[in-house]
Amino acid sequence: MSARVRYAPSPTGSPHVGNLRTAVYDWLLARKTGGAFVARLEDTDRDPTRYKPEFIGDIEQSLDWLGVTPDEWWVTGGDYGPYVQSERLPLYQEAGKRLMDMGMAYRCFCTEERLAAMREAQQAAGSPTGYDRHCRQLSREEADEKAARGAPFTVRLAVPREGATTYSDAVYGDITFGNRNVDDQVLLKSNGWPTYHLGVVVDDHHMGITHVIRGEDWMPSTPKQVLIYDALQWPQPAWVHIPLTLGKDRKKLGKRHGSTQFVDFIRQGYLPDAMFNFLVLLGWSPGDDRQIMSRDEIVEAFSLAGISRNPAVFDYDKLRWMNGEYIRAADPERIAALCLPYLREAGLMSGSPTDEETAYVAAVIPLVADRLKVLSEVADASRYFFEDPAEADPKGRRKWLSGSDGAARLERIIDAFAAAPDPLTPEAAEQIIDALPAEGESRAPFIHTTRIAATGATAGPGLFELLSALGKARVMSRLRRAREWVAEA
RNA sequence: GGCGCCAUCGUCCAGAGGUCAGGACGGCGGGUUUUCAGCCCGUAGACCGGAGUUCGAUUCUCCGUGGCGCUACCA
Repeated sequence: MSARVRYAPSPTGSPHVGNLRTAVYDWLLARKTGGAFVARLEDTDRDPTRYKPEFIGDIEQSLDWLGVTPDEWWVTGGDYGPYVQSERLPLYQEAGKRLMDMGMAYRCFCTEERLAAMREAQQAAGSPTGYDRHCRQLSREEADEKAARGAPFTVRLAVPREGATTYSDAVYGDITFGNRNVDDQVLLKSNGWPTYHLGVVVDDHHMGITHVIRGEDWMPSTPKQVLIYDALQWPQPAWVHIPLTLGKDRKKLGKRHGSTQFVDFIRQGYLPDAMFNFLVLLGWSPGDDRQIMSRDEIVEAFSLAGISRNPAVFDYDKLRWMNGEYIRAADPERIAALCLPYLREAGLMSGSPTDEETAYVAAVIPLVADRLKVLSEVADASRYFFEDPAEADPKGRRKWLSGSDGAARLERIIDAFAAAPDPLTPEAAEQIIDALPAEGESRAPFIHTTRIAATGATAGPGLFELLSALGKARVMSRLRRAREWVAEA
């Protein structure tokens, strides 16, 4: 059976990693079943403190970047459009009217003040909060009359006072809520716009959605929607609630958890496939021990049955590890291209590089790429290729550049490299170093001394490749300058 | 407070009525390399508690406890 699934973001902020994980599951189910992945913008909350249309771009970019571009959405359209709720208003009005006609909804004329006072009293009394159904008493005639006089109203769902509502969840099994605990939810706001509860049902129905995949935080509101589906005699979709993504403090992931906005991860230099792989495994497993999986393998193995019920802590360390794995497995040229913006941003490379600069960068990046966990680290990892180091690592300097030993070693290195061929190949560099130690002596001290003199660092790529990439001229000037480090040691 | 969900190493995930409870990240130790990263090897580390069912429960049931979520004219 081919599924139609949807991702329904609200432009109230930049989407975070937890949001995108649901998009990943949506996309997977669509691909797995040969169905369609649709995205719909739920923009019915126009409160200026929350409505932030500028984030729509982030939503689009995140989906595209992750490689889960919807088959139908507001960007490219589709057969079930429009894919923006603010352009579908009549549909909700119509549904609201039908619900009222059959007695499943009613107008509520309560003021915000009354509602606030009611809530306050309930909280003070320690009793359950929720609408007290004050306006449900009104006859249709009374309500019509009030409305005709221009009294503002909302439309609320008339939840049965007795009984229970049960729905079947693909992940959590049968879930039952006593109707007495279900609030008479507002369906249409006083401005005539729908709330989420009405909008989502109406659109999912009209868009032929077969599976509602969303965070577990939506479970308590599901009975309201089930009631609407049943009242309208629309077939329910399959309910698929997935466990929440948590921060280190085990609380629902949100703004307070540092970098959780998806676009932040894009900026930091994660690879789309690594992110996809990581997100999938956060709450789903193929049933065996595989960790690194290609998209095809994941689609092949994916099933709703593999979704966990446990909330998952977002583990940055594991993400970083996985990203490193993907970097090392990737085509070096692709990695190099992806690294360029970071070098530019760090001012290590000009916007319009010369051929010489381009070649240099192409030689340098492969040397450091394997050591990266995220691409943005490339700037720090390769800085000394572009700028003469201002100082040397203190420990390394003490160990390899101090005293008469260090000074003598450095001089011998300088003399040896002065005679080096230009261009300096890795092989030539190695021969030069190998010729330095006396019989029975290790070449290690010469290697370490050369490294810190040439780079100021004690760690980095293989020395011979490094020297070759640096080029003879840079190597010589740095080795000579390192005499200062000896003097100060 | 009410309602709902969840409960296996620090974290993510596997697991079966009887297993030495497994893998990955991270930690620790060692090996390899000129350093770092990587790679290899090893190691520590978990079934929330109490009843019940059963010959046998970490696994099934109930209760407790704990955690999380929801409780808006936000989604």
